[in-house]
Amino acid sequence: MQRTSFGSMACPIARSLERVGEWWSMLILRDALRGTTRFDDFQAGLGIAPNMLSRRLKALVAAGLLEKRRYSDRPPRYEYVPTECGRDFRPVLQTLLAWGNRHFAPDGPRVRIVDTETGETAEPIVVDRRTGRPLSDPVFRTVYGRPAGQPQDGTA
Amino acid sequence: MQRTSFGSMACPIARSLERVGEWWSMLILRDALRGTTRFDDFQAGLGIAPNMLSRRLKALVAAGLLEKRRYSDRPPRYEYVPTECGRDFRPVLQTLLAWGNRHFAPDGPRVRIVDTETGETAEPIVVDRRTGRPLSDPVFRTVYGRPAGQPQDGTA
DNA sequence: ATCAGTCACTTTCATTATGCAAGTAACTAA
DNA sequence: TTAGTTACTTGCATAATGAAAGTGACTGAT
Repeated sequence: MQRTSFGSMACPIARSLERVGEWWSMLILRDALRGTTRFDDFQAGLGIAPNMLSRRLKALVAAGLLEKRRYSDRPPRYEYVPTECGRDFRPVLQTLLAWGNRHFAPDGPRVRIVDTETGETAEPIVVDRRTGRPLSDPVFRTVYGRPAGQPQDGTA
Repeated sequence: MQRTSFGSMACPIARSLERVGEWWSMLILRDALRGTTRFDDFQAGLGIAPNMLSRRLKALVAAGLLEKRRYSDRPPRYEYVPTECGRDFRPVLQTLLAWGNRHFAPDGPRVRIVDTETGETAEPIVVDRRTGRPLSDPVFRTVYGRPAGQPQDGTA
């Protein structure tokens, strides 16, 4: 009666959720990517109980999203900084933010992504990097299995 | 000792997670957006216990992401189809898929988003719709508070 | 008419996870 | 000496998750 693990599923979405799918994890990551590094700052910013924060930070460190660094020896003090993997998570939070603003902010968004040069509010959409084509286009489909005739490793 | 609710937080990410942040919810949504509509098909595809599926479907319907429709009167049979809000969730799953492929698919991706016209594998990135600029650019920042001069409910 | 089969669930109950309150440890500064 | 800061851990109650089994409303074949 353990919680079902998504880690062994072939789907990359399931594997992602194995790392960040627990209650609080994404919000901790959100703050970490905003610049929060200290235990007490996470705690104050999130209103999370210290035991929960401790557990989640451990899990995020174990999953390779955060790195625990000692920034003081006497007294021993630690900080949590996003790894490259953790920083790569930003797009997920950006689309989640856009979705929340569109559907769950009846009085208009209270949080926005802004171009600090022009002051304009950005509207995040997902496109294909090469072609620039929006992935909302129905020509884009999710397919299962590797590209035919291409042995796994050195391939695209 | 209830689970902390994110629904009353101002952050749109938190509000989003209130709806889809539970174990299984996003995977159910993933299948629903792939075309799965029937209870037993969700169950078989996910390997989820029927009681959990029942709870999650109820929650997703209550959150406005799925619509429960009777497709047969005798016997009474139901199907679950994504609402507009549910369909708008696709970009989140696309970025989550891309992140999973980048970091948790050591032998290369087993699931890809493909342009069915060219057969090319898409590489999802998030850009600003108007300017086309990648939101990974550091000029984009998350800011709190509404745009100046637009009072909606008195809060600044 | 009986029986197997399908579909969409619900009920029961054990195991996990979550969360509040409180406590601990190692310091620094007054 | 006392208070304050930082970074946690422990204890324990409540809530969520999950496997197994059961229910209800049918259809279709013998």
